[in-house]
Amino acid sequence: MSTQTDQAAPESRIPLSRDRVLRAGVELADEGGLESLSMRRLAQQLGVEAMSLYHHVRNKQDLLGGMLDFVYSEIQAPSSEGDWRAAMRCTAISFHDVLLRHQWACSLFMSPMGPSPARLRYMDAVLGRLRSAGFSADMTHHAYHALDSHIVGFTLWLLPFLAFAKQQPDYAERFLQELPTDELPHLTEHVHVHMEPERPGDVGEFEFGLDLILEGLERMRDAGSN
Amino acid sequence: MSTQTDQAAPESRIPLSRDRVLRAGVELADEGGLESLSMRRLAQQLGVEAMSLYHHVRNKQDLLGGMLDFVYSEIQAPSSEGDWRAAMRCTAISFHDVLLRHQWACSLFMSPMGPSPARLRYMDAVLGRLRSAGFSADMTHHAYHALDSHIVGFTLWLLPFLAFAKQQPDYAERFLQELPTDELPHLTEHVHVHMEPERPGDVGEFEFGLDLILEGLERMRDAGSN
DNA sequence: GACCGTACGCTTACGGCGTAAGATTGTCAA
DNA sequence: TTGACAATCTTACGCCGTAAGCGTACGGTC
Repeated sequence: MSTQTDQAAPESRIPLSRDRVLRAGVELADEGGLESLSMRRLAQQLGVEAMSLYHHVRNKQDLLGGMLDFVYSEIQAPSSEGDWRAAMRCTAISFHDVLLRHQWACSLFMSPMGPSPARLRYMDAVLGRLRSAGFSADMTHHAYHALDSHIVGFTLWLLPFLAFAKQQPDYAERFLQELPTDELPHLTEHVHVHMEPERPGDVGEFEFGLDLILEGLERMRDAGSN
Repeated sequence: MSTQTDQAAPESRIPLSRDRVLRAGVELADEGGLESLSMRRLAQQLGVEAMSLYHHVRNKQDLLGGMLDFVYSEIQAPSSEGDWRAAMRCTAISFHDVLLRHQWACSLFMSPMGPSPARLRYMDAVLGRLRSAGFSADMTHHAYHALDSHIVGFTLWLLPFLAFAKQQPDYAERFLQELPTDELPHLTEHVHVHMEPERPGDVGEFEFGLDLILEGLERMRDAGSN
């Protein structure tokens, strides 16, 4: 009869699923940041009402946890062959890139959440690669924390400036003009260094600290203190 | 007459002020975290209605910015005398301690805010100390980022675990029991290392990475590459 | 075909949030 | 006493997360 048997809203035929909800959440947060991710808006994105999401996600915390897991799963695991430093460097840069792609993820690190499978897998892979490179259990433990701290810390530092620069390209110049140059001479110099055009072959700031740590670790390993 | 000239609600005689608002905000966030800091609750704490706060604070973002500035002002500036590594070590540890005292501050690093005077002063002091230790402008710039990344990154990593451990002391044991040991052997080992009692003379995880960076920097400076 | 449990989506409602707009009050100079 | 002005309070709006309960469509059993 007039009841639609076939043609009623064909796109809404795709049933909701946890995976679809998480993906839509990631997409929404990528575009507008975490503050634009509300249950209502996410539901709207999916052509659904807010409360329907709760059939696939325990609550908002669970949603965010799932999204963070998704992010971790995008990190490239360290290659088990070749130079350990090259492998770790690659993974660290991949992690950094992932965080730049999903900037909201950084603010989720702080809130305690249930264990995320992808995160545990990432950790085990990194720890394993360090062990196979000849580090003791103790040194591996320290090395892991040093590396992860740098990745997360550096990215966290970078993000606000990216946000500023995005909405106002001459942000640095403006900042310099307002800066009391005589009171804060070294900061003034620092900003100038930041404004220099990239020199060819210059490793970025991120890689600098990364290599510093990697070299230090290798030296400690070779010194054999253990 | 019967109107109270002197004795009416003596504690509410203290007028509100930006400083009092910020301090109360810090106190509230220290106790209950950022999520317990609402304008209404903060006002209640001060014996006042929410909207009154807006005479001393532009909006909530401004309040948080002021609180963060307060936090930065607690960091011990590097001593300009003696070994530069000792000075920077001291400042880094002080920064770390401050962040442990005001754990909510870490989640504010991400959101772009107007420049905070105390933060600029902190940066200038650190940069100046590095310059006076003989680093070039370029190296100083890199050194600063390496150090700050470690401080912030490491603390950010630590905080969720402190939160877990606080509300459940045997958290690590429980976690180990649920861990699929055969699938994640290195992570299992890692957790075991974490559970070892502190050995005497063992520098903590934070200091390990810190010293790694400081030594690496000194070596680069002495190599004179520049 | 009749029946029914289950899964999924919808509706309504509650208390809390940040804050815009305007009314009220306390303080002090003239 | 009066008037100004700033500090505070009141009210209201549109968001938020989510508890509770309702309607419906489907898959398996007789």
